[in-house]
This record gives sequence, structure tokens and C-alpha cells, in this order.
Amino acid sequence: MRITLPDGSVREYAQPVTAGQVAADIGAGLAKAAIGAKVSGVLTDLHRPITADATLAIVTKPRQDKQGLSKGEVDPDALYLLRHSTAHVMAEAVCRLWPDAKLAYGPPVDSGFYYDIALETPISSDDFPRIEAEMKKIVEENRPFTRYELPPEEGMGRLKAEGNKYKIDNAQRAIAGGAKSLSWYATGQPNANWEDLCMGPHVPATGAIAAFKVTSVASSHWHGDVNSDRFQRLYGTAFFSQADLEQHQKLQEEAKQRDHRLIGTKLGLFTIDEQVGQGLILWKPRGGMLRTILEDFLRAKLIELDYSLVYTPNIGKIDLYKTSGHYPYYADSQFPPIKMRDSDDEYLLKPMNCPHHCKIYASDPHSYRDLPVRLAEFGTVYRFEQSGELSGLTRVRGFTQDDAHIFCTHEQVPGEFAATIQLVQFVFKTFGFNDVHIRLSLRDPSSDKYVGDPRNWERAESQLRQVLRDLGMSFTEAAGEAAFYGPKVDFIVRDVIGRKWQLGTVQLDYNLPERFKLEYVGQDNATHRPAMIHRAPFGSMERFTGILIEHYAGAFPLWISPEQFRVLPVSDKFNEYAMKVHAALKGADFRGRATVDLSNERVNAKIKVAQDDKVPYMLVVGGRDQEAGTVSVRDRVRGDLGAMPLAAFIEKAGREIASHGGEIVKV
RNA sequence: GCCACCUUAGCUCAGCGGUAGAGCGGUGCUUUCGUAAAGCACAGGUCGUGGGUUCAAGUCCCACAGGUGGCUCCA
Repeated sequence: MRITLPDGSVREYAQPVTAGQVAADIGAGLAKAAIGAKVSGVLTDLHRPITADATLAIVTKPRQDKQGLSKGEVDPDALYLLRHSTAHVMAEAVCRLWPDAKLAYGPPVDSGFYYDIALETPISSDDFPRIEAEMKKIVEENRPFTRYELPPEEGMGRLKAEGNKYKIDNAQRAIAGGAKSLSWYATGQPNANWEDLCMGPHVPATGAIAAFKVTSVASSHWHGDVNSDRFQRLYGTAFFSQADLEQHQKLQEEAKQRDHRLIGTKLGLFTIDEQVGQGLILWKPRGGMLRTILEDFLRAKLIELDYSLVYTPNIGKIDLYKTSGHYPYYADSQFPPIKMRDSDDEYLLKPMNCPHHCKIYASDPHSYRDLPVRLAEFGTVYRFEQSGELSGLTRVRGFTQDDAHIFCTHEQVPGEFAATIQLVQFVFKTFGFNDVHIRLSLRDPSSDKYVGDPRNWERAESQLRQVLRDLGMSFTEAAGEAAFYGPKVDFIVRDVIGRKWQLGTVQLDYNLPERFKLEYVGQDNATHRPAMIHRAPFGSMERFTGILIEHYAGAFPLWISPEQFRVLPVSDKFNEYAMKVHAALKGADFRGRATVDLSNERVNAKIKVAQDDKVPYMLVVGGRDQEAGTVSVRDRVRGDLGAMPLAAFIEKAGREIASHGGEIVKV
């Protein structure tokens, strides 16, 4: 048998050998650090025999520095093994504490692992210390994870005898998926210790689990089906050192400080009032200023790109949405219709802007010479999101899309689509979003939720794919994520706690032009149906603002900061000069958003408050400044920049604003 | 919508059967001050809402509303 190692060297063995033995042959240090193996690319147990020629990479525990922190980036495979194994330990601890617990499924996830458990008794966070204490015992016993296999029939017999329908289901799925045997892992010895039906792989023994924590409990459903059995999903995480765990917890804490709901309250950006309604955002003056700046920025760009700005009402007759196909398709996720007093007419709060824009297009005859027609609007829409889904600014019931619809010939689609993609990228680049995932969302051919001619879909999907390729963009494809009327390209970012949100989107639609019978007269003097592109670079002003708050931790770059300058007189003897400076900033070409702090406080206190308010520039003024006509500039990040003539500061600030510059500031 | 947890002053939170607390913020006074919080005083709460248990309920129980974390959903 030839075992090829990552450095290309080959070791020959006459008999089946385990990765652990190979590791020992290479060196004692490697053997000691080894916790698993990648055999021909497949992650596996250290002690599973290798029976054929294979490539082999030993998965090792990370080395640690003097503080006990793992050096470099920890191998994701190593973390996978560790966390999968810790999930078993947690499950055993739960089974000890609640003997009637039935286990379902317990995989590693991004930052830890979970186990879905069917149990009548609710587990609460108060129980975590008890669970952790049991886990600690199991870890300290340093029991080996022992794998054994049973033939499918024998295995199923055993599972049926045990009567856990979830495990039976798991096993049936494994067999249906081609598994030739069922595998169990005993945490210790078979028949002597706790065991779980599991594909593996695992670390060699529980002692490898250096640091762990039960982090939260939530609810989940069998196969994700709300009508099916409910589980308690117990989340935890594990690391190779206590220091790693502590660092992880510290980072989590820091991330929470960036949460837009916290910062939004602190900085007075927005509020949500119970009496106004769930998921309905009240933009406070500072948030309103921020939004206005964002809208002005985009509006200027749209005018430059030959968009036409339109306005449409917040409601429309239900018939409009029957024509568009949105109703009753999404009846459940809309606010109920408004019934009229003196007729049978019903109106809907508009869930989308496109039908209105289609009607604007249809109100005039169009020649191919007019196309493309690009209708843009900051359009507010209402969607009845499930109450449990609402979250700050990121998931709301009323929001404003920076929406536009481009009506064009089929020949113009690739060009227009590419231009809109570039617009979205321009927006993201301006705000320094570098970690954006681009997803080509396609239909799921096996689903019946999609409308329109499959040939149109195929053409649309391949057009989009080609545009993305031509632009040299990296993207993933996701079947089943398309809108019901067409494929789309979505721009996805994560919030501080790792949740993914769609911001920008560009969608291709052959359906609505059909439904609204939109037309243009071609060069051939015949009528043709235009194609339609929906696009929203920000997506929703609410969500974009929420993510932006987290992105900058509330410390907005000068050009979008709701308050750019705060003048701080060192005592009220200099209030008059301070007000002059304030007026000069407001009167500058860029019409500075400036305030002056006339409170009866010492300058130290004024600085502290301005710093907390994340004001980019503080202008301290006292006697020296008054005499010399200067301002003493304090940068939010760099601190005191010293005195400079007021005119010089205004020039500097003007340049910074015009550049749309801004760095990401640490909390 | 489902499950768990949470809801006390504008904000952050303590109090967990026995007459409502702190810090910050607010107001007033004193201080007139040069780069991350001067001092003193005062105001501010039917403890989310509605029921119940109890001699007595922020405190225990139930329902509802809102929030948080998940699940499901997301045109």
C-alpha cells in the first residue's frame, strides 16, 4: 500500500495501517498532536485502518503560544473534529441529566456545534452549569471515541429496539444514501459506555477537548418542518485551549458592542415604538440625516446614469397585484387588504414598487429609440413579516427600497444588467464593504413556485451567469433562491453576530412585462415586449443603514456622519467665537453639519461626550484660538491635531468630504 | 407563527413576598476651566398590560403585548 504524504513523499505498508501509526512512524511529536486524518481528501478518525493506496494528511491540534492561544489560524478540520466530539460529550451529559432525552442530530457549525434533542422538560440557561459540570467529568475521564459498525439489518434492528425514531430516520437516510453499514461511536468502550449512532469522525479521546461552553438553547424542528416534532437545539462551542475560548468570548462581547440596535439607541439614530407597531422604524433626526445623505448620494449617481426619478403612492388596488401576480401569491406575507366604505374595492399597502412602475411605463407609447427606460424611486413597501422574524433595522415590516426598474430590449439586457451590477459594486466599494458574497439565485426546476416560460428562465439564467463571468466576478449559484418571476444576483453581507443579510439585488424579469402587456415599437415597426430589470443597490434603506452602523461601529466617515463637527469652547467666555466657527462651518461650500457645545462643562467633559457621540472632528476653541483665528482640531481617532487657521481646517474637511474617505474605526 | 428567555426612571442595570434603588442622562446653582466625565442640589417610576394567589406582589401563578436568541419564512 502506498501512502502519499502532503510533501509528496511516499510510505509503503504491507498491511492495512492507521493514520495514527503513520504519524507515529513520522515522529513522536506528530503522533502526539494528531487528532484525525484526511485520507484521500476525506476527514476520518485517526484510528481507522487505511486499506488501499491513499493520500494522507494528519490533522493536528494547533500549537500554542505562551499565553495559551493557538498559533495562526486553527485548521478548520481540527475544529470540526473537536466540536463534533464535544457535541457527543454534551449529548451524553444531557442524557445523564434527563434520561428520557431523545437525540436527533448534532453537527458542528460555524462557531461551535449544536445537538437537537427531543425532551419534554425545557432546558434553560440555568441548566448550562450542570450540563457543563457533567461534560467536564466526561472530558476528564479521557475516554476514547470507539467506532464500530453493524450491517444495516442488524443495526436497524437495534435502533428499532431502542425506539428513537429520529435515529432510525437518520439510519434509513444513510442506507438510502448508499451506506453499506451503520456506525456507532462509543464514548469509551462499546456496551460499557454511552454510544451514539454517528458517521463520525471524532477526535481520539475526550481529553482532546480542552475548553468548551454550552452557549444557548433554542427551538428547532425535525427536518426543519414546523408541523413536525419540535426539538430543543442546544448550542455549544469548543476550543483547543482555554485561552482560545476566552478570546472567542471576548470577540463576541466586542461584536455585541457594534450591534446596530445598541448603537442606534445610543446615538439616537432610530427607535421602534410598540404603539406605532412592530417592525416599523421611526428615524430620529440623526438617523434621518444619515439616511438623507445616503439617498442624496445615490440619487446624484442615478441622475448621472440617466435614470428617471419617479414617485408612486403607498397603496394600490388589489387588482393591480392580481395582475402582477403578487397577490394572492404572497397573501400571507402582506398586510391585509384595506376595504372601502362605499364600494367593493380593496387596496393593499404596496408590497413592491414594480407594478406601479410598470403602469408608469405603460402610460406612454414607447419606441425602441426610447429604451432603456430607467424608473427609480425610493419606494416604501410593507410586508407582513412573521413576528418572530423581526429584528432591529435588518428585518422590518415597513421599509424603503432604493428601487428602480429598467425596461429595455432583450438585446440590451446584458449591457444593462452589467451596468447595474457595477452600480451595486460602486456603492459597496464606496462604503468599504469588502466581505460581500455574490450569489446567483436560480430557480429550483423541481418547484412549481416559479412563473413563466421555462425557456425564458433558461435564457435569463444563462444571461446572468455570462454577465457575471464577463465582469470577472466570483459568485456562487443557489438553486431555489430566485424570485418567483426571475433569477437574480444578490449581494450578501453578515451582521456582527454572523447572520447573513441580502443588501443589494439585481433581478431579471420577463414575467411582469408579459402580465402588464408592456410594449415598445421596434425598428421593424412591430410591437415587442421589453425585458425588465429590478435593482436595488442598498436593498432597503433600513437594512443597509443597520449594517452600515455595525460596519462602522457608529463611527461614520466624515462625509456621511450626521454630525461632522462639534465646536467646544473651553469656557463660556469663548462661546461667541465658538458660534462664529460654527457659523463658518455651516456656511462652507460643503455646508458642514456642525454643532456647538455651549454646556457649562469643562472641555474634558465636552470631549468625552463628543467622543461617545462619535463626532469625527472636535474643534476646541479658547483664548489662543480666538486671538489667532484658529481652531484646535481633535480627530476622533488620532486625537489632538493642534491648532490651525479656521480657513485651513475648512479646506481640509472639504477635501475629506469630497473624497468620500473614511476608515473603519475599532470600537 | 412556533420554542426558550427577558420587560423596574430617558439609557444601562440592582432589588426576587414586608413602605421603590444606583450610575449615566435631565434641570438649577457654584465653578470660567486648553484635549476622554468639576462640585452640590433637585426633578423623574401606578416596576410592560390585565387577571389571580396572599394579611401583604417588581418579587409567586395565568393570559396578553413588546423585546432577544433560534426554528420556519423572506416577492
